[in-house]
Amino acid sequence: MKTKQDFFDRVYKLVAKIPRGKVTTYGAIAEACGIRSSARTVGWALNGASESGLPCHRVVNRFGALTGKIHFGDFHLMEDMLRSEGIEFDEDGCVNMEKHLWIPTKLKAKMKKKKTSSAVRSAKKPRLSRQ
DNA sequence: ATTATGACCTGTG
DNA sequence: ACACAGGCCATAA
Repeated sequence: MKTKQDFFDRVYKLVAKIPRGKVTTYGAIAEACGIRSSARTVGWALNGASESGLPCHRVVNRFGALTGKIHFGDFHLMEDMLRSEGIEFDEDGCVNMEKHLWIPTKLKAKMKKKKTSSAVRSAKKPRLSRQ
């Protein structure tokens, strides 16, 4: 059956499959669940999952920024957890996506078709992390 | 039932 | 290359 709960469940399962020392993005999860446009809902799902023992700290936004750290109680908690797993941070405080970004296998096969101009969006990253 | 907000992303000017 | 606006789905008031 296709319900909201089903979507949440998929998100949880995907997040649970994120390898230690790796991170993924909301968009990747959303698209892996079949809807790339509802990346926001993924965040909502994680909001309820932050206390469910899921590695939600391994989920970051497209730029590697820890946008969800504010939901961890302490801002440095999420960062500490990631660092404990061997994840390196950029000078901007963002996760080193090139090294630690992990994409679900299903999505990998999908995105083989398209090639996004990540160069353009990468240029945007400094602007976001500019606080 | 409608409006507003959110741990976001993509596309166009 | 940067800035603005739209969209999409679920929850809260």
